[in-house]
Amino acid sequence: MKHDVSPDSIPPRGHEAKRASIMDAAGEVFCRESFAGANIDMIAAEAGVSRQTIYNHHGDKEKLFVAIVRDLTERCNAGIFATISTFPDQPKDLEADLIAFAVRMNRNCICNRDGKFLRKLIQTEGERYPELFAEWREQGPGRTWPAIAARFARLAHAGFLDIEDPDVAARQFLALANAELQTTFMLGGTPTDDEVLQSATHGVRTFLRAFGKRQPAADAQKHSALAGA
Amino acid sequence: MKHDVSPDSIPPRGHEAKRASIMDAAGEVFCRESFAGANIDMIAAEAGVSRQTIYNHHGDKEKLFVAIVRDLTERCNAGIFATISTFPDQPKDLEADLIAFAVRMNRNCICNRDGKFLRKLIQTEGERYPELFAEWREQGPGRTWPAIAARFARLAHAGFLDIEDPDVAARQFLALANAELQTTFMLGGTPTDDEVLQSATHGVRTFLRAFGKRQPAADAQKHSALAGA
DNA sequence: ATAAATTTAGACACTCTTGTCTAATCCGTC
DNA sequence: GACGGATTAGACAAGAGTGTCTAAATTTAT
Repeated sequence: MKHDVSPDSIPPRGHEAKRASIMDAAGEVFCRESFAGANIDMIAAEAGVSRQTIYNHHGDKEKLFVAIVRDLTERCNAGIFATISTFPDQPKDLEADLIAFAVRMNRNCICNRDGKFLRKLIQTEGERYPELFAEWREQGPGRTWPAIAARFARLAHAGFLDIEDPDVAARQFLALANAELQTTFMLGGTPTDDEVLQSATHGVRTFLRAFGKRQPAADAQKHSALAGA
Repeated sequence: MKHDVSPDSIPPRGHEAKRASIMDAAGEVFCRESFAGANIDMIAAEAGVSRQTIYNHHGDKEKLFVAIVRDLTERCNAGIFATISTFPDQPKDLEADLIAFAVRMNRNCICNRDGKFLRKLIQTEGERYPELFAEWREQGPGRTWPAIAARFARLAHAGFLDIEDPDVAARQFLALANAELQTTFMLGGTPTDDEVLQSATHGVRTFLRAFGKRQPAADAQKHSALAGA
């Protein structure tokens, strides 16, 4: 606290490294074993840290769990909004651009470590922590769905799509993009890049059959006969 | 074993009642608390049975769990095949008939007690019992998806739909029908009848915009302007 | 009624886990 | 090289859960 630029309350650097390592390990273990099945020694071992250090940092098992979920929610939301910002507002090739967007969404937000962990924790412990997951619901789906819907509304307004209800279309877009990954998600697996691309391609083609303009600008008819594997 | 019609190995009637009551309670508790979080006393209390009786019937906690999952898998599969048999092969009103089918599928197989429990157990414990859930995968999705796809293929062949890949179309059909229920499912909730109907209606409309014949028989154009809430 | 089977409550040993405590040790800074 | 905060290993008490056992009570069929 002497002539250090950083004011106070900043412990040494190793401290933060431990904290991060605990968060990593705890996410992994809670996700794999569920809250009740996880034990602190397992987390400590996986984090390469002593049990006492975990108690020093987080107080008790439940507080640790809540911290993990908050952390994952924040990181996932950030990823989703970052990905939404890459939405093709002025598509060159509508089908290709939407497929690429769907793939980005899947790879960076839904199939990655954080997305997988958060999804599993919500599914497994959601009913036990109603207010924690109500928070997630507001911050997550409550903000991301409208943001995606707004992008589709803009695309429709610009004449690229024929959409009545952008909220419904947004939900259907992602449902279609993930249609072939459901079983893998159920069992906690991670789909391969190829599976993600397949599902997104089929999903976007169907989406455009439903919502694409019949004669949009110039090159919208060319896809109609592609049915390759 | 004297002049009883049923040969042997059939214990008194109360026995089966206890067994059913244990299965019910165990499903409920395992689903609510996860395998590690459930305890035998809880199940015994909820079943109105003594702890020892559970051990008499099932041996130990893990065997009980496996029995529950097998039982749920069987019952859910039966329900799904029963519902598939109501698929509209000769639709009078294609949109209405497909919506009704989607609603039946949801209410009788996905949102009901067994469907909800099985889904949660698979999500929560799937990774811990690979061979048990591999079994589910073969018996469940492995047999139901092709069955649904076959029905769509038939519908397409009869000229009602314009489908290239029936397997993809079948998956997309259910993905669309459930598109608006995902968040509720995530948190373990049960959607209301109205939510199910809404989601199915929007989903089927989009499905038909993508795969409906442009001029099928007589009355396919009439739906295009319906955008009710 | 009576005999066989089943269920029950309770006690029990055993194991595992949580959360605390202590004394030793590490590590970066002065 | 000494200081101070953080970390560590290990012991520890308290509590909870599993699976077993026993003797009594209850049910079911004869």
